[in-house]
Amino acid sequence: MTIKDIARESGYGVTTVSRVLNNQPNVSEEAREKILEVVRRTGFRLNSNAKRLKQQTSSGIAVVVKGVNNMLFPSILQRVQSRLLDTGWACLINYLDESADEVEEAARICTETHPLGLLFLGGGIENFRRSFAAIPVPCVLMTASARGLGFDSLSSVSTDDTYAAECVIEHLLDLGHRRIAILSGWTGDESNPVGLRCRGCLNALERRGVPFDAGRQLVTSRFSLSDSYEAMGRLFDAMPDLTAVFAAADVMAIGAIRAIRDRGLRVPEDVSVVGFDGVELGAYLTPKLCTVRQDGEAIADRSVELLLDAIDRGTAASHELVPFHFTPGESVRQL
Amino acid sequence: MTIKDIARESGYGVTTVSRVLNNQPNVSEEAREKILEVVRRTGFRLNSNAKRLKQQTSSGIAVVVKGVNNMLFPSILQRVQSRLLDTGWACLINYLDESADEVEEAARICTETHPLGLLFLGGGIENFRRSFAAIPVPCVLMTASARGLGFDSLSSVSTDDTYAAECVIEHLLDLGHRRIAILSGWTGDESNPVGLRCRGCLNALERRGVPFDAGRQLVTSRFSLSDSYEAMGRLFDAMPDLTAVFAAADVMAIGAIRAIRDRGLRVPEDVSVVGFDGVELGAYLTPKLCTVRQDGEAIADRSVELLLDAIDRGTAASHELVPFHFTPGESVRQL
DNA sequence: GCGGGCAATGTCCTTGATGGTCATGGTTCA
DNA sequence: TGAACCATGACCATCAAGGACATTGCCCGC
Repeated sequence: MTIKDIARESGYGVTTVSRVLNNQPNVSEEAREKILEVVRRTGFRLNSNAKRLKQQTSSGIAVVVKGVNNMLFPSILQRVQSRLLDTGWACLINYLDESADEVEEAARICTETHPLGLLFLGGGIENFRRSFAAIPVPCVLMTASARGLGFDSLSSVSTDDTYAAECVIEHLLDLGHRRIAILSGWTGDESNPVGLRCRGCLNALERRGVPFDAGRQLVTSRFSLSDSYEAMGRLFDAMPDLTAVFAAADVMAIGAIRAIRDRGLRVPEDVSVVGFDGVELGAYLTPKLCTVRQDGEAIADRSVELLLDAIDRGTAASHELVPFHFTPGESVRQL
Repeated sequence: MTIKDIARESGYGVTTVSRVLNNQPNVSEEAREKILEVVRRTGFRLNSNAKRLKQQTSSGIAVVVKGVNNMLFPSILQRVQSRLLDTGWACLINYLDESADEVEEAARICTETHPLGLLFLGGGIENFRRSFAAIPVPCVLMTASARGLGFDSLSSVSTDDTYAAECVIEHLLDLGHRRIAILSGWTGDESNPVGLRCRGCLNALERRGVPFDAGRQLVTSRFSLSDSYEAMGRLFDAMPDLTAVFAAADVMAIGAIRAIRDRGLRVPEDVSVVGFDGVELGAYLTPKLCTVRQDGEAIADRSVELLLDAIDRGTAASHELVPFHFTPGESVRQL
């Protein structure tokens, strides 16, 4: 079933059929209707491969997601998808595990599909640098900043992680906490948002002159309930008298709260907990989670806009911050 | 940059380059290496549109996900993705909101990309019937049964929702509960897993001779925290003396628990709550959630296997159930 | 009545890769 | 020595669509 069959069936030439199917002018109403009737009757669709070959375009946008456990991601993905649907482009989502070596393979497949642009969600620049840098299309890093990293086709849209974390720590200090532990993702790379959050914490502590022993008070964990549960245990071992914990993600905060309770302690009476991300779930927990709400929708929207601008008009890469919202919650108390 | 450029650059003919890039025999090691060197140096990739046009193949598997809030989905998606990566096919995920009219548009785009097969996640048959039935490729419905619905290219892999719900209600009855409320998704369609869960509840109650007034004791809610919070409120209004709630999804159970607490009641002392899905999160909540654990990994694995079998070997559609696991938890108490 | 203008439509070529056919020159084996 | 085989390339058709350009026919004004 090709456009020729439709042409023969309707009694017109392929050009006219092509014009009708692409909503181009210079087709009589009569021809348009007759052709559309045949198309409807046969359920015909243009062959996308041929179409794209001829038009030298490609299959759409690819989204690379790293980390299944981040509870902020589903809503961001849905929003991205929704925005991209309006463009009529396909959206190739690659949903990879945080730890997976699948990135290479995903990059290979991604390359073969010739996407028009790439969106990265999860992790910092390392995804990009690792395998996708060779794909010469505009990219946007979501929820992480790529400022000053020297990739000129890479934009980013993120929360001001450093400043937000500073606010959190200031808040804890204002409430009288001094023995604060940090449950962070990996901190080595400050292009990683979690690294930045960690940086923000240290900044605030230093500014206020509160001593901090990274060896005891800082533990790294992956984005998972079980990992952060373990990590919280290690924090307790190293620092049994802590009064507050900053978790670099809500999912970590939830894991930490379970660990605190399993040691027979209460939140927030014995230990205060602050998360980061502001997932809807936090407000449904008991106690309601004190957290920093990232505006996932705004991040999704701006990322798609930046990407489309870069694709359509070759706009240069830029790095944007979207406002965050500190959400006080019952999981923190005054000392 | 086309295959011709590579041929010119490497000093061989187009045919040989094509053979090398497609791992075909009858190429000398010398030619292979020389050509691969040029390919690496230039970063050349075959034009996938031209290739697929010629070979009349398509772009991969499309996954249609309906419902962002189901906490079981991310891990299933990741697993599906991981399995499909092994095949080397792309995986086009369409992440749609539960309520969205985006389905039509997604179906249109999906049709244009000529997928080799379709996976559906979320909702029952209605997704499929609505827009995708016209796409003549093998399909698998995940986490919902399509048995006996008369679509012969549609397989399904799911939990025995009816039976699992019966077990839950039996459990509640055994503990002495009699005034049990049901917080369900929409119940009209018994091809919808949530409809089946509801059916199972009613079966068990009827079998044990416990009276049930659907008008008062059954409330429908969408898969969201806020909706189930509201719905739980309505249940209380209609039946203030309920002692147990069966929520048709963990996310609903969490919304319900918040509603219960906001009325000044305790879980499980005043109201017992059972969920469904068995998301990892449940075990980190306080109280730990009593639920039915669906084996998302098994569902993902079998679904992909069924789909690939159908694509590769034309295997007929089948409908499989994967074992579930009833997880007692602290959110239920003996009366 | 004739040429200009224009809308509707068709012809032919191009897109990048693949595969088949055939020819060539070289090597190996019986 | 001849047959079989291999590596290779030139050439062409093919895939399904789109675009440049040509053609047709009609209307209008002078």
